[in-house]
Amino acid sequence: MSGTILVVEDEPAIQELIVMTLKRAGHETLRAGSVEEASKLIDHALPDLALIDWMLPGASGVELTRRLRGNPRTQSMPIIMLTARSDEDDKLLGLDSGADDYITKPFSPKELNARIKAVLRRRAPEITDDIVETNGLMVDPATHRVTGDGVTIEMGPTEFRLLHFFMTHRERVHSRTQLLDQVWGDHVFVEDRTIDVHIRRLRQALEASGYDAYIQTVRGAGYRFSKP
Amino acid sequence: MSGTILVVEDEPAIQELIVMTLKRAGHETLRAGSVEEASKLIDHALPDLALIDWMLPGASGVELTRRLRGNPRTQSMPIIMLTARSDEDDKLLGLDSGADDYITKPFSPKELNARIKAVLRRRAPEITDDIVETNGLMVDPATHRVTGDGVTIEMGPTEFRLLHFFMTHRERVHSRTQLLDQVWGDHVFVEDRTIDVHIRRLRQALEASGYDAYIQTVRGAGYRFSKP
DNA sequence: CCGGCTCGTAACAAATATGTAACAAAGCCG
DNA sequence: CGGCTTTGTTACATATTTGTTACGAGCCGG
Repeated sequence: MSGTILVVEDEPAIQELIVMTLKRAGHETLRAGSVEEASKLIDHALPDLALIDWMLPGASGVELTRRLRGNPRTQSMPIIMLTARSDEDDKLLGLDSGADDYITKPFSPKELNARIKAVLRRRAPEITDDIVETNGLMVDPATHRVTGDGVTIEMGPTEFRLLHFFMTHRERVHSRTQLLDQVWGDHVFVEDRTIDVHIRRLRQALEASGYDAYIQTVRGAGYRFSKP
Repeated sequence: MSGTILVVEDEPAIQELIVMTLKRAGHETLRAGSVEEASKLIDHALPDLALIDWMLPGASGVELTRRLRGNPRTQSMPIIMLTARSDEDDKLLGLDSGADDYITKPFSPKELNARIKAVLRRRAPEITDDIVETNGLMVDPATHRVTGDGVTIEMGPTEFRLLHFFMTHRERVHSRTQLLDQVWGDHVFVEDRTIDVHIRRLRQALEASGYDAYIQTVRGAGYRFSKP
């Protein structure tokens, strides 16, 4: 669970502290010390979330929030407001201005991370978890279960994802590279041959129920899921 | 307000439209193009509601409805009938066959959602929560008491809430993060691993009555409550 | 029939995830 | 104010998964 986070904070010490906290939690960071700087950064990169200090030199954080909300490109970017004041009015103003959440300084790294996690989670795209079925072979993402003619089939997480992908993309041949992108993720670096091993493990798991022949090798091209 | 809805519709375009509408409303879906397919799906999963087209290849929708009503497992499942005909006779027949409601095509997504909501709401009381029971394991929110085959089981408040959540959301896998949100609350900041400890404590409490195996670990995904 | 590839498999070591126990802080109650 | 329970955290033990590699079998064009 990582993402790029824009930190808009004019106080260097606090900015540093925040950035450190975020990095430790596995996030990438973009720093800005003012509204202008932030705007410029956003022209070239689109963060997954913005952490904006309430008090900023020049235009205030509220102003920046309004701007972000006004721009179609950044309209739906989650925003968390940082405020030193704790009176209710400010909080409400921050929320009204379009922020998704606010944190009152001083705050602990733990709290910061939790809020970020919560906000990102709220925006997380709904994963489709419809049950997929083919000839008695059933994959249910909601219960994380695979059954062959009603009998539970055990397999590791990777094999599960692999099978799910195959079953939602049947008949087509998928190259090893494609499978890596789709099942492992764009960013991960693993050998192509690793796929073969997982294919083997998946086949082995399906073997007991007799569904192993559904995963076919297409020499020189990749693998395909389809009725034998 | 979510639930799994079985869509039985042979016309692909209409099926797709319906599924889209349902998804947008936050429901999970199961698709079937015929009575046979629907029957097979129901053998392995129990939807919260069924949307059945009147005209289907092979056995008709009315026939499917009768079957569902005849099976104890699906006896009380709400059913909404989709019909292209608008004459009164058909409507009455549909209702007589055991459907809870009927919708005449063409229908708007809004209407579909409204009807579904209405039907589900009618059934809601049983979900809302009074005493929850599974195979002799009983959780009573009113008295805050858990019994296994009649014998009281002692546990801490957190374990109680955890168990209650599990029992009202069986079968599904819940990630540690989801559990934190649902059982602890959005705003609480605790480590993910804390869940494991409470799971352990809950299992330990249930152990004496032999219900500990109901809480299953799904490696890489989270925990699930279901019959062993 | 001979290389040259591609794929299937098994074995292995490292990385991860989960189970458990112990501990200290925070609550709770009489 | 003590005792007692509940909680969250951590460290360590186990268990499982994952990625790599090495080797051999099968396929194919020449």
